[in-house]
Amino acid sequence: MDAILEAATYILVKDGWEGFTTNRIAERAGVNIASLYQYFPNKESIVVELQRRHVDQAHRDIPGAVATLRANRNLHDVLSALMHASVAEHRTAPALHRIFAEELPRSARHIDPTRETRVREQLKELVRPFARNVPDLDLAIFILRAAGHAIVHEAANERPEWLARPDLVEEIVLLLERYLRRPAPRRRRKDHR
Amino acid sequence: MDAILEAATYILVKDGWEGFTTNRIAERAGVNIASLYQYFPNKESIVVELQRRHVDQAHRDIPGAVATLRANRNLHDVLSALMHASVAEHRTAPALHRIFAEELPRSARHIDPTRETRVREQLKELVRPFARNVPDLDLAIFILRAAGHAIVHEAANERPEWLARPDLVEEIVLLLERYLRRPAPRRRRKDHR
Amino acid sequence: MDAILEAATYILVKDGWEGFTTNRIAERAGVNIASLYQYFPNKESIVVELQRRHVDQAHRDIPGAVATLRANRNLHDVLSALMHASVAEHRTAPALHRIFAEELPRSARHIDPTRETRVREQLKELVRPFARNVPDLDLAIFILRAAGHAIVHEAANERPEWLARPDLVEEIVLLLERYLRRPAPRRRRKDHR
Amino acid sequence: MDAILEAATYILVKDGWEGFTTNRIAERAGVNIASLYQYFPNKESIVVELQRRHVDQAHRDIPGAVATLRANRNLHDVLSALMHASVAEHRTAPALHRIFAEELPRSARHIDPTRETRVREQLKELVRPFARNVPDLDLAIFILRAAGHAIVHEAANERPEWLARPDLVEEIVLLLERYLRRPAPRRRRKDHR
DNA sequence: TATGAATGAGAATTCATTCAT
DNA sequence: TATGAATGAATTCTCATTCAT
Repeated sequence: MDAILEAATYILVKDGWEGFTTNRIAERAGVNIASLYQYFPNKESIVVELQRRHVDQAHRDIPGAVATLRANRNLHDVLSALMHASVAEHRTAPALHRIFAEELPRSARHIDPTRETRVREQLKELVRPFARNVPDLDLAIFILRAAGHAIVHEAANERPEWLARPDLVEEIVLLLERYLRRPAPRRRRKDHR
Repeated sequence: MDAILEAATYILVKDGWEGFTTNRIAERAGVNIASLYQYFPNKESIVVELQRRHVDQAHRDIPGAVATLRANRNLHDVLSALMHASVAEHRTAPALHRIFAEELPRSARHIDPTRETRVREQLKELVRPFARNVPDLDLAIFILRAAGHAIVHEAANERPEWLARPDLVEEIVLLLERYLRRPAPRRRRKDHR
Repeated sequence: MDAILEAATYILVKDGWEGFTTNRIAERAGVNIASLYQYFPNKESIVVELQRRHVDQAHRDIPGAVATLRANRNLHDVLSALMHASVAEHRTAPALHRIFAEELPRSARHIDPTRETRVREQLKELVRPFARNVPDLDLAIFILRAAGHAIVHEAANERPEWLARPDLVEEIVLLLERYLRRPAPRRRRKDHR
Repeated sequence: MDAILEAATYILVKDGWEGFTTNRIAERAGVNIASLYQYFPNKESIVVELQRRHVDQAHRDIPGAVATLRANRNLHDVLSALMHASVAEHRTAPALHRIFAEELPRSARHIDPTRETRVREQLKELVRPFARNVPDLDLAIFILRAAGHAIVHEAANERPEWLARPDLVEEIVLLLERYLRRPAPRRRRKDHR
């Protein structure tokens, strides 16, 4: 069973979704195709299990992070912790991560769809106390989340080596912090200050 | 030929890449499969043509925007114009856009890969004069681009109706503007300077 | 029409029977596929006509040769003339000749099947007066014909440059002449003579 | 697997290369087309295996023959042994033999191409001691081989019953023997010397 | 006479899945 | 539990040929 999942991972990373066939997985795993179907009812279930395990591992240290965050009274540290966790997540198994995020057809993605919503809620509560002059907090959280995630994700795909730069997180945090802590829009003389 | 492309679009949007087979396209278009192959040498060429047309249309008003930008001496307006163009692009044919951006396997994407680099260069030149206290402009542009694009893209996918909100662009611009125009870094105690 | 046959020849020589499709012939000839079918009822008829013309041309100088032969009272000259004619035939359009002789599936060969018999008959009459101690003239003619043809044919395919060697024909003639003019098998002391 | 090869043989002999399709082979063999592809990676491999088996069987008794030949100091017996082997080879599976020799397009032939050269070399060494007044031994061997082979081959195709005649081989041997053991060339008048 | 457009039939090959043992 | 063998249904693509204009 582990052999099968290992083989499946190998094939998925090497040949992408197109090359991901049950026969090849079985062959690579060194088991008969029929055995594969004794452990997994169908092809989909394999990829589901793969994703479940990947997410499990990638999010391993999130609970701890969240706990610390709740106690924290400092926006900079909150954002910094979040982005560090995101970077860590993307460094876990970058190739696999990319596959799950970009290569799989919609129909094969089985990452808990409510998770996104829950994350957003948590984020909102975490950040709310620090938001200053933010007219629509939901919109801001959406922006925060999209930007924060995309920057790390794109870096992981296009400039993997940047994930090791300490200033990457610093810059993202700066971006988000100044966004949440904006000055009051007194007059319309633009960015005056 | 237009019938074929139309059918291809329909299938791609409705069933995704997995359902995108030449037989179904021909069937939907009401032509014989052999006729399809008289107009397109293979399946790939259909998707290539689809992407070509989509990009042509989505980028229709970019040249004008760029022209205006070059004349502009105001960061807020530059960013605002860019983000408006991006929103417009995502409103062109959102379903198709999502397919091309997320659903197609790498092997089926035929959008000019040098484009990204060129865009980034242009962006850098556009923005350079306004950057203040930015230690690494390349990193900043990368962040700018990733964030700006992802926010609009995710909004298009998850909250399509938000694309019509005027404050969406305003918020993004605020995010980016404050990022580029940051205050001088305070002296750190340690460094003391 | 000539354009079609020319194109057909080109394709046949370049890509063999496998590549010989009506669509490609029409394309190469620069005419519409429907036009092709106005001159030829089907694919077979094209290849038939090609063979007819090829044979016509390759055998052009045979009648003359035969005439001379009939008057000739000399085996060496008879055989020599025949083999020279054969070599000439194989030099006419060697590539095409090979196609017709080896590449075409049986079903596509349309060279007069009675010809072989007629040739053999003629040969028999030509050679009969000179045969010495030949127990079965029919068998001998069969052997003569098969050997004579095969040597030239194989040379044309494997050692085309040999067709120009004057000693090629000389050797073949020697082979055949000594075969037809054999000593009486008096005792079994072999080739004694 | 044997069922498949048997069916393949049947189709090849009955319908020639044109009718040789994987679908028909599978149908005739009474197996699903996918099963066929479990045993053979592609169509070519079937025909390759067929040829391999045919050659294996047809050449079964050659090694023995060669051994005897090496010990032999007698041209008549050498040639006789060779031609008997050739006749035996052509009687193995005449229909299949003809297909492989004449019907298959060049692209589908997979008989060791160096074999011909090796055979010619062996032949040369075998025959050299007996050649008398042969000016160019390579040419003579070429002629020997082409003639010997063609006569048997043509007989197999056109007069299969002749393969059983004992005088067929006798005649061929006579042809070749007298060719190799020729009298010294008479002085030509011209050259006079 | 020429052609643009169409098509029925079929080719090779693949894949997820099943079943008897 | 493991496996050898099988298969229905597709998939991409090709070809000879036709027909309305």
